[in-house]
Amino acid sequence: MKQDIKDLIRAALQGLVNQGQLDLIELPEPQLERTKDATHGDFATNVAMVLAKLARAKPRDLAQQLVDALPASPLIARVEIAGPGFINFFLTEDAYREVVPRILETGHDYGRSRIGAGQRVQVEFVSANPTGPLHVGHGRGAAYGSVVADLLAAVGFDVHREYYVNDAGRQMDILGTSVWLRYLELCGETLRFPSNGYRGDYVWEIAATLHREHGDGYRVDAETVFADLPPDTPQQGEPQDQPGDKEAHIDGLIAAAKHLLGDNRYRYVFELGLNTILDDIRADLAEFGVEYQEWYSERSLTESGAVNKAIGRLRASGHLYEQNGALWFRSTAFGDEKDRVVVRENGQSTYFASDIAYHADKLERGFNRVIDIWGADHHGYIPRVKAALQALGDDTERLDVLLVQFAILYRGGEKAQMSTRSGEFVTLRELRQEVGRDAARFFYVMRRCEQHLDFDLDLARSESSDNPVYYVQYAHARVSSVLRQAADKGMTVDPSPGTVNLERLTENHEQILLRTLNRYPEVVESAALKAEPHQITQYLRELANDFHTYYNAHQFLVADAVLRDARLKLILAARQVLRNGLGLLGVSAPESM
RNA sequence: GCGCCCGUAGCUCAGUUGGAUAGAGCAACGGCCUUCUAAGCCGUAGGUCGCAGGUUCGAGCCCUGCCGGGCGUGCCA
Repeated sequence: MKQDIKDLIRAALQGLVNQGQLDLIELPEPQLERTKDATHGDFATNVAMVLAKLARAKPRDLAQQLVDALPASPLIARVEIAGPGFINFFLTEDAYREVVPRILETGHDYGRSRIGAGQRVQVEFVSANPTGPLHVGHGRGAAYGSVVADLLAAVGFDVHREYYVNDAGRQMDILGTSVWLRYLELCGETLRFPSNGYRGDYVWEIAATLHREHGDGYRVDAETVFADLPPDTPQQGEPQDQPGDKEAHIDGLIAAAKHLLGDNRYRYVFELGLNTILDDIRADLAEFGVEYQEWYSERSLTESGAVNKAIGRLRASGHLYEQNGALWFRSTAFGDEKDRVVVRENGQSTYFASDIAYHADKLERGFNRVIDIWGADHHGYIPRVKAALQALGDDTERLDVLLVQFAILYRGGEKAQMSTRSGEFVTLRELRQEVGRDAARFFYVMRRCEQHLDFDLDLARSESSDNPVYYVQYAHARVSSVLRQAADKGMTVDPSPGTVNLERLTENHEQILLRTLNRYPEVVESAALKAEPHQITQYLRELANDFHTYYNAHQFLVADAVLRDARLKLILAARQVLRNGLGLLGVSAPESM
């Protein structure tokens, strides 16, 4: 509908150009917006004001010329010039009523479009290190990322959802070593668990699996393991006066594990930890309604030689240099704050090196657009990744990094804190168990992603209209309930298409509802292109409110069959849009509550 | 210190890329069930858009400088 009116404006502009009253080489895209105030009509454009200077005319005069040049349309009831030169469009009632048969005919597809057709987009999100279960911070990235991906798909993009698995690197070694140490404890060894080790219960569980399946097969004397290690930093309850280095300590433990177990056995423990946790993450996300097309292994980049290849390309183009035994990328040449190491003094390539190779690979795969969704704490990382891509001669315009701020949980007005290392954190799974998948998803995407999210657990769990999820779902269930009542009374809905009977929808509440239903495709498009799922939640609350208000003001199952049919068609359309919108969010639309 | 993000009603947040008189939801106060689900609806009250300049027909939105909060500033990932 919005597009139809834009076309009319374009035609009017073209008319003025043809008459020589306007000198334009190419027509501008007219800005058309929904009015905030009904006295300003339904849509308003400011083209006359924008073009006034160029046309050397007063805005209002130009507006009048445009209005005169406007082709006739059944959509438009009348047009007014207002204020400094706005052109206000008042739509006919038919224009609004027409949406009902359109919704009923297109059903699930109402709101979907093809504006992204032919374009491939990759969305990478969550990508949490498989060193422990997902926590509630990852949950927001999961909800946000999956909804953005689904929105893009809804407007026609070919979407590729991807999880980057950090299955290499030091953090994973720390996990493997943590598992092994817990296993040694289960074998009866007494040892001092390192400050930097992973302490969660899940580590014990993985260790127990190892112990159950292999008995003492991986056992080594604790004294041997801890012999000649650099001292750890003191932990609670230990004398604080002896300084230590927890990083050197854990690195020593990793080296000891590798040496004492040998390659094969070390690898086995490492893989057991990785796979157990990755399986858990996969299951967790699947239960949360998040599916991926691909789980991309970081290790595969090293094994395929992609990392070395990327480093080679950077070296060949003169962007690398050696210093202090390490290999550095001169990212400052591309606006980064400082240069970055790609190969460490010890010969190991850094996470950053993998990430250069990974992003180069993404662009090579030919996506028109690549979207990374990261936690906000990684924002400092953006300049160096873009710098590397620039250095490789890649088009950084194709890469968008969206940052998701933290979610802070509140329970009973108190903050519920989390920390992966201590093992005291709220997992995504726990959150789902507490508030349910629907509430969790809805709440996660309710706010703009760059806004800190205060997640009120009590509210998310409450079964009242204060809870926006229930409020919207209830509107959906309520329509279904009315239709059940109608069926019980033997009333049917006229299946004929078109706006038959709909001219009976004259009540103010009905006009408002029709207006809101009309707006839905624009909301989906905007939410998708701007990666702003909160526009959908916002819209659904409005639509639900329009419906509830209507429900309270008017009876649907009236004796007048024609009026009744019109009203049932209207609320049927409303239910369809509620269902479509909730579907985009991955939230269920219950038939009864 | 430097970089990025945020600052809008008592609270949580919108604000259609610079448009007309800044909007919701909670909380507060006052109403609405003999009715298709009161898990709902209506009304009242609530604002120096952090502060100060600037850009222009027009600024919550853009620019500059302050103030306040978050995050980052590893040869970790």
